[in-house]
Amino acid sequence: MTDTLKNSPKFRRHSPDERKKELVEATIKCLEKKGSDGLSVRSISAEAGISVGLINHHYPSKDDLIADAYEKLATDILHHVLDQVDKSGGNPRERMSTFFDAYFSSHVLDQKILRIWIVFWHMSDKSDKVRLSHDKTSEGFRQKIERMFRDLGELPEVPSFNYRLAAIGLSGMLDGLWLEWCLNPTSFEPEEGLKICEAWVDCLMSGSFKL
Amino acid sequence: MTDTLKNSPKFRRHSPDERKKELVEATIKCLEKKGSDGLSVRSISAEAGISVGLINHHYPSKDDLIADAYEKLATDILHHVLDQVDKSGGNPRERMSTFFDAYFSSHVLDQKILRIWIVFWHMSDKSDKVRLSHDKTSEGFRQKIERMFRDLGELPEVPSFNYRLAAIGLSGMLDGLWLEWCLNPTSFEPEEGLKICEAWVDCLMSGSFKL
DNA sequence: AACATAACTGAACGAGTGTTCAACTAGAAA
DNA sequence: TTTCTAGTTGAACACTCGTTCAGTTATGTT
Repeated sequence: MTDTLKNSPKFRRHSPDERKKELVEATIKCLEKKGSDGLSVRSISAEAGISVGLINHHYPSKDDLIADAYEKLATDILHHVLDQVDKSGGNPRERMSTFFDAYFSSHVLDQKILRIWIVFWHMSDKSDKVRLSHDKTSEGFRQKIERMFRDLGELPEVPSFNYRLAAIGLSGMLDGLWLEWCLNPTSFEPEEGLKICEAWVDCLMSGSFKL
Repeated sequence: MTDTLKNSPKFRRHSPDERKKELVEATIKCLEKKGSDGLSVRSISAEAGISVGLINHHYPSKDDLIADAYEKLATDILHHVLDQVDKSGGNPRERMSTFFDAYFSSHVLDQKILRIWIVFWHMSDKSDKVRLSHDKTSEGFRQKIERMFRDLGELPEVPSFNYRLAAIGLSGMLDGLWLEWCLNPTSFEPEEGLKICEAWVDCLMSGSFKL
């Protein structure tokens, strides 16, 4: 009896770093399930298998936890796409296609992610930490695209163009297509979005896109 | 004394249609001010100058009121842009530029509107009424763009192209640029976004955009 | 084995939420 | 003028929310 009690402790202690990581993961799980409606300290703690009070033990406020969750998810998705490009061989044009394939895959084109992003957009309106994190991530995204465009433009057969504007336009179009597809997946097929992007890049390379 | 009381009624009675209109306007005002955080029945009723209970007298639930507010705001903005195109003269290409000017004006490119839209996107995840309203509005927007592209493509000097895909691409880019600018207005100038769109249309007209 | 300490618990708190409904009353109809 | 109806009120209700904190306990150190 005494032994039984001794062998089944009521909880396990983790280091703050471990716990924070678990809490961030639980937060993302809750967001995936129900968006902002399911995002209470009670549902997060239930998901993580800990008590409500522990959240405020590791985070000054719930918002700080969400900010951490955003940071992780945003960089995860960004790196997932960019890694596929980095590890793919081929010439700059082929690498651009790899990039599109990664972006228009179900890993990014996912209504669950929009549900999460809506919460983050709302947060970035009132949390400096989240806004800073967003600015950093989206800037990194655009600079990667600009880098790919520059690689393209430096090919001997391709005339140079305004890489910055091209990157702004493409990242805008990708974001917009992603958003519209998530809001209404019947409005167009992912392959159609991909086709539009490919055509645009071809157009830029032909020199007829006067930026 | 009796007269004074008689001459200052405690409230004025309005027709349901009038009240609903006032409530919708109060809802939009609240959303502009603080986004979803300021959107309680109490703040809406205070803004409209009526009691809390009246909202549920005219609407089955708060969500139905918000759905009405979305319907109004979405169609208002859509028509504001399209009206400027409709009443503008000029050839199809010039009308497209008018369209861009209207879209990249401060009337649409406004962080207050994003704050409102975030609430609506969140709602369309759980309210069929809002989702239907969104689908209708965004479909109308895209069809208007498709119409403009068709007008362009039917010009004698312009080769025809896939109008549907072009409309999907352009509306995606417009939405994406709008979103990114609202999230971080320092990332690019509205004029730059406009320039990108203009260049794209020119590209389509030149026939080098292979859709 | 006893101690120290920091992770951890969960009841309690106060503020805020949407909705309900009995009572009130403005204003048209009789 | 009186009656009637339906627009209007606001207190009350039954939640959910994030945060607090006194008390508990697992675990490494002495």
